Amino acid sequence: MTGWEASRGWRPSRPSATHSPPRAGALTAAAPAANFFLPMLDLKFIREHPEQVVRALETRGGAESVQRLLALDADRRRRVTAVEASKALRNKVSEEIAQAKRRGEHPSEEMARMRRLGDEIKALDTAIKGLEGEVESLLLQLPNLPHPSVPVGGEEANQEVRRWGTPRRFAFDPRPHWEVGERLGILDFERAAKLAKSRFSVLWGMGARLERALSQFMLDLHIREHGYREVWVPHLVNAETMVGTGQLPKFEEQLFKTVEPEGGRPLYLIPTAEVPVTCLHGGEILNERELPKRYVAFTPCYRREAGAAGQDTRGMIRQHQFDKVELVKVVTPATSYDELESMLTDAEEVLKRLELPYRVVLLATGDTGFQSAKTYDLDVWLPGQGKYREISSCSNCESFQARRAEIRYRPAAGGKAVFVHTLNGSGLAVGRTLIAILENFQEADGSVTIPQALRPYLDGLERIARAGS
RNA sequence: GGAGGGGUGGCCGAGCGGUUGAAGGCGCCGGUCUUGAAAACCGGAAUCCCGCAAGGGAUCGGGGGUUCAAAUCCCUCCCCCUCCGCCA
Repeated sequence: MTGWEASRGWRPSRPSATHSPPRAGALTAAAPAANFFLPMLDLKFIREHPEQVVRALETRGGAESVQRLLALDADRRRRVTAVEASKALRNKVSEEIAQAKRRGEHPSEEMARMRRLGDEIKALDTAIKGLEGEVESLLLQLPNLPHPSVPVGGEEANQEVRRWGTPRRFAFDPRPHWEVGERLGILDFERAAKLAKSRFSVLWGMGARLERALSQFMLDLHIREHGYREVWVPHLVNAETMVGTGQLPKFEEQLFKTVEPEGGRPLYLIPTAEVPVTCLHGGEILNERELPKRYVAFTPCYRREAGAAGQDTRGMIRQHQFDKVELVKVVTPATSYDELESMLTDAEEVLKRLELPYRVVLLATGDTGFQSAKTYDLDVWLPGQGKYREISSCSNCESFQARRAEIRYRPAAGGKAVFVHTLNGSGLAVGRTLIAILENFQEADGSVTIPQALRPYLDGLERIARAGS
């Protein structure tokens, strides 16, 4: 119990639910959801197809807890049946007592019996509540089930989908971005470490302007040409919000957390705008006519990078703080995979306009993030490193986050509310885009050419050179 | 920080401790009327859990308590709002 289950704010007290319609041959069946608590996978589905779930989770982790989950659930249901029989009796007798009293009688024997029964009920309810808590916490730790089109296996099973652009041929040895940036006087890691610690950076002059120009360029592209609506959101959010998108309870060690005096509820710095933007509609029932919703948000992202010690220690690749333009979609289940493809295209367009070579990779089950059913990574070419590096990740989370955050819609035809599907993708990570520009557009003299598409955002400037930057 | 007010169904909003799962309005779905639509009128619909089913249970911000019985009484926590003070 970490405290986030104490109060569920915007969440209905007893989350209701319906599930997403079945997708052909997929793992999510058309069974009604069994979520008397926050679900992530549909408990009823797990109960009815345990072997299928175990198989699906084998390369994703969590398969081991399925049996324990089912045992707890069976126990829970046994006790619920028992306690409900007692409650039915109590309700019946209470009604009889009420009638007797109206007749002027005082059925003290029944009243005493019901008092004893009430104690038994209380004990059983307590036990049930304990079991529910255990089931819930196990359920919250299970990752999403992969989509059937996702290759099974670890990182080595990832599939390259396509490449765009040809890595430039250099007449000299291309330098890594930290050298390019430091020589230009626009990147400063030493001072960042002085101010904070390692894995932070300071951008001077044209570096800072480039970061801002890139952000603006990306936002404008998505707003003006791709139909996204811009949102500005809190960078500190409460625990419920983090649970909603799946960061909590499992990945708390990756988050920066505030300490509030006198047991106040802590807030968490967002690791991505996906968190607040997706949860914008937490606890709401949307109208199908409002869907799909397409949002774009620019925010800084804060990550502890626990467990990444020694990786990418130089440069700006892996930072505790970085800017990102994030795309989020809230859609109906029927359209979510089409929306994933178009989101990917929207992200790719940023790289194309910036003339940065990249490849698209479909992640295998073991490499796909916790919340996601299917993820494409966009890897940009970094000549300074001689390899492709992740610059965007586009995921369809299906109903995983919708269940946790209680985001549903009412079908246009009327009827029960149904969980939406949520998607998110970087469009793009701004810091890494800046890196890519420094490395791909560096010249022999140490200057950096500015891609055409960006020049309008930099007063038409064509290159960044050392002087006075 | 000080002082008050409030959290009820998709939304707004009523609700003497027992026949209230919850009035009324809006919105929604179906129908009548209409060339069509609107208006008007009629009708329908909360959610989750257990159960093969019949049926039963639970839910009025969260948790606890009083009671034979709680949306209604008590305690506690969370959140929102208003006024004053401070302030980017």
